[in-house]
Amino acid sequence: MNILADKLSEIYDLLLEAYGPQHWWPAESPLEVLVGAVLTQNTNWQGVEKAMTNVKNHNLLDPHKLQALPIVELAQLIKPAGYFNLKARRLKNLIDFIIEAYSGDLEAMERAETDQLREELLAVNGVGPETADSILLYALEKPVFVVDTYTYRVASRHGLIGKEASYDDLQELFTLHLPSEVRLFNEYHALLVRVGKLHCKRKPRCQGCPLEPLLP
DNA sequence: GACCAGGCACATC
DNA sequence: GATGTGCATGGT
Repeated sequence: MNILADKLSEIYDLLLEAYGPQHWWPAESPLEVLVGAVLTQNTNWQGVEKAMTNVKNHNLLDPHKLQALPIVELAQLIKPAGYFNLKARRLKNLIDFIIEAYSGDLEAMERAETDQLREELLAVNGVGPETADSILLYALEKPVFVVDTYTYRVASRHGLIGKEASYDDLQELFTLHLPSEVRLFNEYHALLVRVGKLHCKRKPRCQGCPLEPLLP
């Protein structure tokens, strides 16, 4: 038997029962997920949606159109997502990469070997572990567990990891003790974000949390 | 007006 | 290697 596997499974079941399927990622295409993954860095989703709407309304959700667009103009379009100058540059870096390495063909990226692709993504300036893993899981449907601040808070609150745990430590916790299924990883991360937003903040509000019965 | 939000790179010690 | 800081809008 495996204590951690049981615990993770129990957490998942409680969250799914409480909240139901989250239907992530809220996007219509892999490219939209990819763009959204950069836009959502340390930012609430509402701003990302506004920024995304601007990009779509200008009919720019296309790798080659985005690449041709001057960075200052891209920055203006994505303003509602915050850090717009920074994110415009990061988006440009990412778009340049997918065009140079995969001819802007996301289906070609899907066929790439996961570990190598992850390394390539991480080599893009502006793409860190969470952004890379979000792209791999939610855009390209690779079985990669996405870690974020909420994952950290929930896992830490429930004694699954120590305060000093790294991104890789946390990712390993889930990947080693859960079946490697895209569907499961997708839903689990989304549920962790949901419960994190509602309860597991810096000052946790554990009353009424679906995971309250499991608290140490 | 303070605090927060689905990070990341870079400077400095 | 650890720790601190800039990036910025918009909602609560």
